[in-house]
Amino acid sequence: MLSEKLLNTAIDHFGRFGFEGASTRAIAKASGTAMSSITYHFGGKEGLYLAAADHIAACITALQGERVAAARAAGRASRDAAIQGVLGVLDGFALMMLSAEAAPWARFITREQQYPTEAFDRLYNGAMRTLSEAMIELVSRARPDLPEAEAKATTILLFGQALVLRAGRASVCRVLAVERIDDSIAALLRARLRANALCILSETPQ
Amino acid sequence: MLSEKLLNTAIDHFGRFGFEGASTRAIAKASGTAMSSITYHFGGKEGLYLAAADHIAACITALQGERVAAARAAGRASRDAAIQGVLGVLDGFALMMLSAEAAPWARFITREQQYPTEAFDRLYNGAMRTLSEAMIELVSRARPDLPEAEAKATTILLFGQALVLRAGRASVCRVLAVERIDDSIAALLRARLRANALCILSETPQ
DNA sequence: GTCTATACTACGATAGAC
DNA sequence: GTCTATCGTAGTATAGAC
Repeated sequence: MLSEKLLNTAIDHFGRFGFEGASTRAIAKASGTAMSSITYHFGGKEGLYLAAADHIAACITALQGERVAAARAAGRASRDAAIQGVLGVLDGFALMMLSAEAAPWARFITREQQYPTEAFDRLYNGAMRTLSEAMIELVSRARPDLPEAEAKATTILLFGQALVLRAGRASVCRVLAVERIDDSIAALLRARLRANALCILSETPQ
Repeated sequence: MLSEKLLNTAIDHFGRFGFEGASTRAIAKASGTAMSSITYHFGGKEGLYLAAADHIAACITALQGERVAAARAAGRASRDAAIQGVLGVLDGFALMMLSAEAAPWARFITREQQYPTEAFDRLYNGAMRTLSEAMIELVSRARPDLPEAEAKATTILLFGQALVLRAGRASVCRVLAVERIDDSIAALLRARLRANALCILSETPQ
């Protein structure tokens, strides 16, 4: 599929160089086609950019959607189920942050987080919204003592622990004194994240 | 100071548009000078980029250095002092992530985290290294039950909770349903971060 | 030190062949 | 649907005036 190839190359280039820095010529060449194919398929550079955002949202939903929906439903049973649900969703998110497949998506999204454009709306509504809403519900059930705003803040901070694994990747590698995060280091980080989250969620109000 | 003005404009433009996307013409114009001043002062676009990284590192050190050194020294006294030290350093870091002043630095650094260049070495050695080393020492004292690798992982995850406040800013605003993070929301987030960190650090091994 | 002028390359968009 | 050719614009670098 030519347009699929163009989309994946576009995500990579936009993530690397930003919207202005990326070149449609280079994207087309790396996809093995001519620049005017982009005009034909997507209407231009901006159309390609927005289509790339939609594609990322679809990929994330395909990867996380089922797990999140299941955890959300199961979490309604009990506080303990909610805690397990948070741990499961968070671990799925951490796995995505650790995977090489998701690296280009993360670079694209990270840029949009700084200066959101229409592409961020598509990312948020297409993928992030269900993820965050499920997490907020689960956290609220796990910590019924927290007011809504505090539960939302806790959700954000929990995601932050997973986010750093991608958004701060170079620093993570420096701190751990490794070239790349292999399976054993990933397991260690995930276990720590799980322990931290469990500790935060199971804290009982005094 | 003309070269100072150029540096600050450069940090902003490189952070917004990336190295390739930023234009030396635009940077010069926004600084009220001609493009060839960049050649004169910094040798070219790349020299300006590296100088911008050095400038950011110096600014961060000026902002955090004293507090971090004090916390590190005080933390050697007792486990409790170490815990308080971590909370203090983390709060200082969170404040930086929340401040508008540091936003351009964060955008610049976030880009470097994804594809580190020589500029990342300068950022890490110039500012991040002392910060992370101090935190690892403090966390190790606060949680003497943790092996070194686990203490490092915990440090990373603790920083992640503060990092998300900048690196995931657009999502944070969406989740909290606000346009911008005002003082009261910032206070809430910092308090939650403090509570989470305290809970993680004061956990006693079973 | 800071400017203008210029050389050269690469950009996105578009028209038109096939 | 995919290509080549071309247009106007904007990029960096550099030389030389002041």
